Amino acid sequence: MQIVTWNVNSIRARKERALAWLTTHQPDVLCLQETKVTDEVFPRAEFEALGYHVTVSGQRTYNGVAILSRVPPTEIMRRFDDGEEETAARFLTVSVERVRIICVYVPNGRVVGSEQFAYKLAWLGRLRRYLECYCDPSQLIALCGDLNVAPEARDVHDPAAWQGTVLFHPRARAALQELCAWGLVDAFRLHHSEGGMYSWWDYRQLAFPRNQGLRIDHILVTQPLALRCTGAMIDREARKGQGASDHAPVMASFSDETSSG
DNA sequence: ATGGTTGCTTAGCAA
Repeated sequence: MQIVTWNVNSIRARKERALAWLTTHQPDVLCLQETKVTDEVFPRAEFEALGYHVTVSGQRTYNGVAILSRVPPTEIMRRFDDGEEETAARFLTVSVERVRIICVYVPNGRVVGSEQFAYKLAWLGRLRRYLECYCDPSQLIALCGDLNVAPEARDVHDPAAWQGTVLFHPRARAALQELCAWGLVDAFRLHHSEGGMYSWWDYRQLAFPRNQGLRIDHILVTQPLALRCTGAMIDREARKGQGASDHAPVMASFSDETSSG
C-alpha cells in the first residue's frame, strides 16, 4: 500500500496537476490539504473517473482536507468530537482496509505570540487527545498531513534563521514530539537520515531552485505500520515549473506483512 | 532593500 500526503494549495488551481500526478503514481491513498473549496464545489467527478473514492471536508477560501482512496473508505470522521467549537476544516479520518488514515492541516500559527500561534499549539494538543481517545498505538495508523512543524535542524535549510519562528519553534516542536510520544514515528526518517530534504519551499526569493525549504509535511505511523514501511520519499519533481503548489507530495510504501528485516 | 509570490476574491488576507 502506498500512502501520500500533499498540500495542493487549492484543488481548483491544482486540479490538472493533481490528476496527472495521480495517473502517473497511482497511490492507494492520497491525503490532500488546503483544498480551499466547499464540499459541493470539490471537483470530485474527475478524480472518481481515475478510480478513486473522494472523501472531503472543506470550506470556502481557506483550509480544507480530502482523502482519495482506491478502496471505499469506512469509519469517516470530520471532527475531533472533543466538545470544543471548531469552524476550520482541518481534520479528516477514514479507514482503508485495515489502516486508519488521519489527514490533518495543522494551523500555521502566523507569528509567535499571536492568537494564531496559541491556536496552533492548542490544536496540536487536541490532536494528541484525539489519538488518546479514539486510537490505539497497537493499531495500523498513518497520521498524514501538513503539520507545519519542522522536527529537527536537519529539516530546515537555515536553522539559525528559522529558529523561533512558527514552523521551527521549541513549543511547536515539543507539541509534535508529544504526538510522536503517543506512539508514532516519522516514516521518512525510517529510510533517510540526511538533511536538505524538504517538502515546502516559499514561492518567493527563488526558494525552490535554491533548495531553501523546510520539511513540514509528514507521514507519522504507529509501530505496527512502521514495521511494514518499505520506503519513503518526497517527490520534488511535483514542485517544479509554473503552476506548482508550494509543497511537494510526501510518499510512503507499506508491505502487506511485517518485514523480517 | 521592512523587500519577494501565489490563491482567493476582488484590495486585503493568509500562507
